[in-house]
Amino acid sequence: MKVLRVPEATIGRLSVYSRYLEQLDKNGVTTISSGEIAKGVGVSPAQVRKDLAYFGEFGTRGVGYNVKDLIRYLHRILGLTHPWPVVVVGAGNLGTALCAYRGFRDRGFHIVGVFDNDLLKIGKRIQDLEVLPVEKIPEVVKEHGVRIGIIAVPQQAVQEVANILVKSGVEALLTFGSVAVRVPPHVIVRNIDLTIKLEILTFYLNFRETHPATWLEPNI
Amino acid sequence: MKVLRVPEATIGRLSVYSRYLEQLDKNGVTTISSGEIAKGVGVSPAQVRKDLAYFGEFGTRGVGYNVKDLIRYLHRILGLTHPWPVVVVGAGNLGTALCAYRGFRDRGFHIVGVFDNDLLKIGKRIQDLEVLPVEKIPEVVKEHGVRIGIIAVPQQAVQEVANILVKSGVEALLTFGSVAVRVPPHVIVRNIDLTIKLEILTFYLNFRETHPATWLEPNI
DNA sequence: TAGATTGTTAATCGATTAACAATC
DNA sequence: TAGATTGTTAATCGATTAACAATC
Repeated sequence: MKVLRVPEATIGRLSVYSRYLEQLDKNGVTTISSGEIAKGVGVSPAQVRKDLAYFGEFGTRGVGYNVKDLIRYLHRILGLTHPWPVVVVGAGNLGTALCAYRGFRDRGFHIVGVFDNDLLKIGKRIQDLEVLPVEKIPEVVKEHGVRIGIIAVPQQAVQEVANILVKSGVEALLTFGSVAVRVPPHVIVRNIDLTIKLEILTFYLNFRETHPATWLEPNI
Repeated sequence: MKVLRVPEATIGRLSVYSRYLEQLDKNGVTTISSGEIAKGVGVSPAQVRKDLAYFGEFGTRGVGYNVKDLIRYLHRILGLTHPWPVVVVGAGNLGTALCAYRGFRDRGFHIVGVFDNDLLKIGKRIQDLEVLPVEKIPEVVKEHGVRIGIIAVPQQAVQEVANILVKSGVEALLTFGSVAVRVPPHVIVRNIDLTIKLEILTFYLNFRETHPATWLEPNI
C-alpha cells in the first residue's frame, strides 16, 4: 500500500504559500517562479518545488507557476475548496477571542456554535452567536456537519468536552494547555501549549547568558 | 568555536519532562528511570537520555535519576530558577485570556503589565493589573527588568508594538497571527498561527477522504 | 536556439533510535 | 556477582538542499 509520507511542516508551508499567492493575485500578479515564492515567504526555492512535488506537477518548465491555478491547487490540497464549520467550546476570554478572530473567517473557518456550561455565560452574545449550553453540542454539530472542534475550557474539563465532541461526530480537535487528550484513533488532535513556547524563549535567553561562547542564533 | 546544536524539539520535551517529574515529586516519587519518564510522556527511552545528554550527566547507571535533582537540573537548563516578568500588549479578549491563564504563573511567568491604546480599555482591571497606555511600556519594562513580551494586538499593529518593546529592552517576543515581525538579530521571536493549525487539520480530514488508500495516521 | 525554470534524483544534513560498554 | 540502567556511539530514518536533465 502506498502511504502518505509528507512532512507536517510541508503542510504548514503550503498554507503559507497559499496566503502569499492570494496576496499577489490581488495585486494582479499572474505568473511566479519557485524562487520568487521562496523569497517572498523565506524558504529555499528547492523547498517550494519539493513541497509542491508531493502532490503533483503544477508549473511549466521555463515559465513558472500560474498564480490563480496554483492557488486553486493549494486550496484543493489543503481542503479549502469549501468553508469549514467549526465549534468552539468554552466562552471565557479565550473562547471569545477565538470567536472574534477575523483570521479564521478569512480562511473559510466559520464558527457556527459557542458553548459553555456556565449559566452566567449561556445566552450571552459573542459576535453574532448566542452562547449555548454544552448539551446543545450534538445538535449543532449534526445540523452544520461540523468536523472540527476547538476546546477552550479549563484544563480539568478538556477530556470531558473532547468526549462529547467526539461522540457528536467531530473528527478533529484543537486544544490548548498541557492536557494529553485521549481520543479514538480516527480523531486528529493538535495541541497548542503556550507555556512551552515561553519556556523555549527562556531557554534561549538563559543559555546565551550562561554560555555566550556556544550561543547559536536560533531564529527560524 | 563550539556551538549550541540542540533541536528545538528537545527543549520542548525537556519542558514536558520537567512538568511530569514535578507531578511525580508531589506524589513522593524519589527515583525514576529514562524508561519510566519515556512511558509517562510518550517518547522513547533513548530520546529521554539523548535529550538530557546534550546538557550533562544527571543519572546514576544501574539506578536511574533522582527526581528532585533532575527537576533542579531541568529548571536550570530551561532558565526557570527564577520567575520571569512578562508584559502583555493588547487588552482585548486574547490579552485578557493570557493574563487570566493560570498556566503561566504556575511555571513562573508573572505578568507584570498589560497595555492597550484604546481609551475604553485603559484603566480597566484585569486580574490584579490595571490596563496601562502603551506609552508606559518602557517604564514598566525597565522597572521590572522584563525580557519577554507577548503581543496580542490586531495584525496591523504588531510591528509597531514589537518596535516599542524592542526599544524598551525586551529580548524575546511571542506573537500571534501570520505577521512576519522584523526585529534586530538579538531578539528571539516565536509565532503562533492558529489558522495554520486549523489548515493542517483540514488537510488531514480532506486527504483521508480523497485518498483513503494512502492515508497514514498522522497523530503525534 | 538561448535563457529560464521546473520536476526529480542524489547528496547532505540533522534527528531519532538501537545497541552496547560502562558502571552502579 | 547478577541485574539494571545510564551515557554514548553507530545505524537508521527522514527532511532539506544541491544539482541537473527535461522542457518551455
